[in-house]
Amino acid sequence: MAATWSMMERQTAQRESIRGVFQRINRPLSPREVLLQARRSAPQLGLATVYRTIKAFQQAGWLHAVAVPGQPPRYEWADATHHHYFHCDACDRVFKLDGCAENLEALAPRGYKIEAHEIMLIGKCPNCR
Amino acid sequence: MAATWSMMERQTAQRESIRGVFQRINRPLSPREVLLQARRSAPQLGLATVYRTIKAFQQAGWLHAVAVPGQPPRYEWADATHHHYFHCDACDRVFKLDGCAENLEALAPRGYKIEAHEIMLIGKCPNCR
DNA sequence: ATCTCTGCAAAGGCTTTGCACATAG
DNA sequence: CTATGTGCAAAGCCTTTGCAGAGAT
Repeated sequence: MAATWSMMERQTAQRESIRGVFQRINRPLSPREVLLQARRSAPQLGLATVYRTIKAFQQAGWLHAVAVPGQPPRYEWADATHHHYFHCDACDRVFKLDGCAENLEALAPRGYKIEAHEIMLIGKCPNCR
Repeated sequence: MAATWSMMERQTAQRESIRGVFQRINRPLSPREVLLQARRSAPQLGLATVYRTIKAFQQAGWLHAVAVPGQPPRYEWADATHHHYFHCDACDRVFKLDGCAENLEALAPRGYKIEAHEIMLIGKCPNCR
């Protein structure tokens, strides 16, 4: 009963490998990062398959897209908990944060119907500060 | 003494036109939207010039990039006030919001140095709800 | 055996860049 | 007059798609 399950009828080594990468590395990844990591267990994996698999996982509700201004989107495994992100402007990595800000509804004027929200903090991560 | 003023030594009709579009239409615009609007006062304006001008304005600190997941970035004139955005998932437009959430520092664990933050609300705008 | 999935390569969008001409200063 | 800015077209990413062969069931 997940969203659009239609395009995921078979279990393959490539999909397992890609799923494993997302579950092992717990932060938003670019398609290229996914390819490099997943090739360690599926050496001749192609980039097109990574894109197709990301899209399928996304439509199944298993992956979540994270936008970074001026860059291709990253994707992360959609666990149950709601959270936000930190973008390090030095090393360019995106980290997942715990917790969620409150009172965001107050930001929208009357007439706007809020269905979701995203927060991105920007700065220096512990490695780069 | 603005940021990288280096690439903006001359005033031209194209730049004036592009600047006018951003200042007149007070929400984040895609390069294509900018081209279409700016051509009303600079008819044979080219897309490459729009991109070059956006980049130059951005480096001068006059434009701010707004990311939308899975889409090319939009740009808006950077006025003095800090604010956030609302993305209508029906008509796909991005609107500027007034006000700013508090307590966002609490989201980042120790060790992360926060320099800025962005908030995007998602839902239906008054026209689409 | 069948129908989905994959890899490769070609095609598509968006953005950048090279170059000769236009033009602000 | 000179160096910057512009338009056009070509080139560069990133992403998607067509197709024939591989592989799951």
